[in-house]
Amino acid sequence: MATSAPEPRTPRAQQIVEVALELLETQGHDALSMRRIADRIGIRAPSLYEHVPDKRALEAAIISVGFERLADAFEAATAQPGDPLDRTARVYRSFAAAHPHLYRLMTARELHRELLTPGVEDRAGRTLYEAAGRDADLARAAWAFAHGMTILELDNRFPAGADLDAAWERGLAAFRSQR
Amino acid sequence: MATSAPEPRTPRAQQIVEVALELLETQGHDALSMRRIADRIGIRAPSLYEHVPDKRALEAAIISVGFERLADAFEAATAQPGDPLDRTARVYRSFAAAHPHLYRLMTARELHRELLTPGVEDRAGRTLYEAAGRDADLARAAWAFAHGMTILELDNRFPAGADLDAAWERGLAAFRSQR
DNA sequence: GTCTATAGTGGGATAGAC
DNA sequence: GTCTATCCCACTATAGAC
Repeated sequence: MATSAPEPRTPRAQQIVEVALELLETQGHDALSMRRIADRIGIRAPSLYEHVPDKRALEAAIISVGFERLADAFEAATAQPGDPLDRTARVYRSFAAAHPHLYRLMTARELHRELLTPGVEDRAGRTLYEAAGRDADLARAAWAFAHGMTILELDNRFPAGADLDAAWERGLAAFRSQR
Repeated sequence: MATSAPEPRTPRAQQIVEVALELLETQGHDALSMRRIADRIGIRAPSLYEHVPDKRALEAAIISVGFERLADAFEAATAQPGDPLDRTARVYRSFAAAHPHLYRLMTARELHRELLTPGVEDRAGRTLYEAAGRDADLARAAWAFAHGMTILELDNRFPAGADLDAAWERGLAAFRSQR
C-alpha cells in the first residue's frame, strides 16, 4: 500500500531534503533558503551544492515526498466508512490543514513534473479518480473544488463568519449527485 | 451599473497605478518592481514614494481596479441569455484567461482587505451570490470550484490531454442541480 | 566534503539637495 | 516633485583552497 519513497541517494542528500521539509513546514516557503537549510545542518550554503544540483531540484524532492505522503493518507483511508468521495475529501482537507506550507508548495504553483519522482503524482490522483467513479472530467472538477476550498481558506479569502463545513458539504453533495 | 472607480487622488498617482497594471499584465508579477514602474514613467524609483505610500498599497490599488473590472464584466453579462450560473462562470473564466497575471494577483495570495477600495470585493461577489440562488454556502462552493479550475489551469496542473470544457460543464451541472 | 571569498542580481525604501 | 546617493537587505550559485 504505502511505498517507501525512492529518495535521494546519499544520507547527506536525504538529510538535506528532510531538513528543508521541516524548515518549510515550520517557517513557510519564504524561509526556505539555501543558507537557512545549511545553517540547520551545521554546514555552509555552498556545501549543499555537492549533494543537490540546485534549489529547484531540492523543492521538487520535497514535493515528491509530499505527494507520497498524501497518497499514503488516501490509501490508508480506504478502510474508513462512508462515501469514497467524502472520505477522499476529508483526507485531502486534513492533509492541507496539517501541512499548509507543504500543500501550497505542492499545488499552488507551476509544477516541474520532470523533476518529480516518477509516478508519484498519478498515484495520489488515482484515489480521487476512483472516488469519482472513474470519470476523469468529474474527478477534475471535484479536484478543482477541493483545491479551491482549501487554498481559499489557507489564503483567508472567505468572509470571517463563513461556515466552511457547510460549503464543503454543499459542494460534495453536488458532486456525489453527478456520479 | 458600472461604477467609476474612486481611484487615487492625483493624476500622477493614477498614472502610476495604470502603468503598474500594464506592467503586471504584460510581464507578470515578478517584473512588477518599483524601479521598472518608474522606468516606464520616466522618473526614478524614489520619486514614486511621493505619490504612493509603499508597494503593498500600490498592489492593493491594482487589485481594486481588477475587482472593479470583474464586477463590471459580471454586471454587463446580466443581459446575456442562459442560466445565471453558467453566465457568471463564463465571464469569470474569460476574465482570468484575458488577464492571467492580474487574476493571480487578485486571488492567489492573502488579501490585505484594509487597503482595498471599500466594497469592491463585495460588489464582485454579489453576482455569484445571486447566481447561486442567494445561498451563501452554495455560492462559496461554486466560487471554490471556479477558482480551482481557473488557477489549476493557469498553473498547468491538468494533464496535457484533459478536456477542461468538459470538466467545467460537469462541475456547473453539479452546482446547478443543487440550487 | 567542506570551507572562504565572492560574484552577480535584484529588491524596497530613505535622506537630503535642488 | 524629482533628483542623486545610498543603505540595507536577501538570494542563488561558482571558484578555488584545504
